[in-house]
Amino acid sequence: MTHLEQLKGVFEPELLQEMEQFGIYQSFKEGELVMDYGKYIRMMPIVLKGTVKVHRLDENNNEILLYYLSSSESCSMAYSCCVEAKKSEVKAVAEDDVELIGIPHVKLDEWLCKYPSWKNYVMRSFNVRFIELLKSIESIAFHKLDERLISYLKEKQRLSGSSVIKASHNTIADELATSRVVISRLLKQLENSKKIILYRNEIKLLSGFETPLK
Amino acid sequence: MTHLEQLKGVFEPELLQEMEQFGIYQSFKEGELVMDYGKYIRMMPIVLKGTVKVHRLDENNNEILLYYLSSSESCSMAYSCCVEAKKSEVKAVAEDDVELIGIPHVKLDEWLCKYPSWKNYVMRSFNVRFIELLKSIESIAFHKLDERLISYLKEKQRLSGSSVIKASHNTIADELATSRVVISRLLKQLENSKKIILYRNEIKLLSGFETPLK
DNA sequence: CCTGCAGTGTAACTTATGTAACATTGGAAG
DNA sequence: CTTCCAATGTTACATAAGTTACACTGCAGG
Repeated sequence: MTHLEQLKGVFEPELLQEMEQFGIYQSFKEGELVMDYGKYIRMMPIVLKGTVKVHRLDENNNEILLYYLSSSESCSMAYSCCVEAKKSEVKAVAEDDVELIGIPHVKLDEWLCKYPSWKNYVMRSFNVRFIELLKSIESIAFHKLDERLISYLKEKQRLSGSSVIKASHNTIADELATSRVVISRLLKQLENSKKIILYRNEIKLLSGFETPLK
Repeated sequence: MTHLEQLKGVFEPELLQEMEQFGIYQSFKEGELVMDYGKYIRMMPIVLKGTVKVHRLDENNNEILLYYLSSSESCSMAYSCCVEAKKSEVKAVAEDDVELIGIPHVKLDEWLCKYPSWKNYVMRSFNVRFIELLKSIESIAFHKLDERLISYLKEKQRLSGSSVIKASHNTIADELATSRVVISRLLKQLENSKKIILYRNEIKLLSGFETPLK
């Protein structure tokens, strides 16, 4: 039960034991592909360590960031997919070194009736994912790029726990579905107004950029 | 079992009977509010007749269309919400005269284990909703307004089964989260290129606008 | 028949964002 | 130390979309 430490508070001991027994451990190095667009989904992942970045591609291979999965979170989209053995509608990449446990779809259903904590976990996951997607839609539809960029940086800060964001302008542009020049421009504006300092592959968030208490 | 005709193929007879027994029938006239933003969700609706329009509001009360629910579809977001008695993140309005049956949340869980057809239905709903939301994100993020407008009109055509769309420019603008002037401009362009004819509160789609086979 | 108003047409302008092109720089690889 | 390339800075321009303002037109209600 070494790997499942952080799930102890979430699930009852018998369920944890079954997870240990039937779950499939996987680790990914930073940048590795966790799930590719169009691949069949056979299990539902629960992230144990690290952060997974989930995005959506369009027909021209543009991609846009949907959300991040961090410790003890799971992608419930995978659940609803693998019940019907669907192909993935999204792409998932390891943001840093990631460990996860995959629950085979046979167990998904079995546990649903057997363990209330599992059912609650799954439903809560669904809910969280829906809300993330809604927030994403809201952000794209109602907010200008500069606001979206700021939210993006704050989210990175929250996830990494550091005020120094490691990312190239190009990466950021991809994740916000725009072009590099635009991001460079906006970042430079933020730097001019003393909100950030730009380095190569790094962005330092200054005070006035603290994460709101939320 | 008069109202549940269209669900006959979907669920087993015993489940239908329970639905008849425990479900709560509701009807709404065109334009009536089915679910408001911020209200508590106590049951999961299954649409029996008509179409329900689901949108999201932002802090300034701008709204954007998310998707439509038509016959025998249900809003699985409601499901994941009412398990935890959450407040609604969306607003739902009857697009025309609507009948629906609300399943109380106690039964939701009970049936999940009892009836495989129910579990499958619920999971498929989750999946369909996710994909709708993803399509929505894709549309907003990657497509220009003119393309989005065309998709919007086609979707209206598909749902109503008629090539005459009844809607004011203002309504369309709201649903696409833009302004009336912009929509009038784009519609006029479409009219000039012989794709549509504009009337007051009506838009007639001409040939060349036929719904693609999918 | 008037009146008012929602719905629509349209022009003129601002702004955000996309795009192309090119210069500069810092660091990794040899 | 060179060489090379990804990353960044910057300008100039094109275009989509938002904004304001105002005119016009049917239709509903008195």
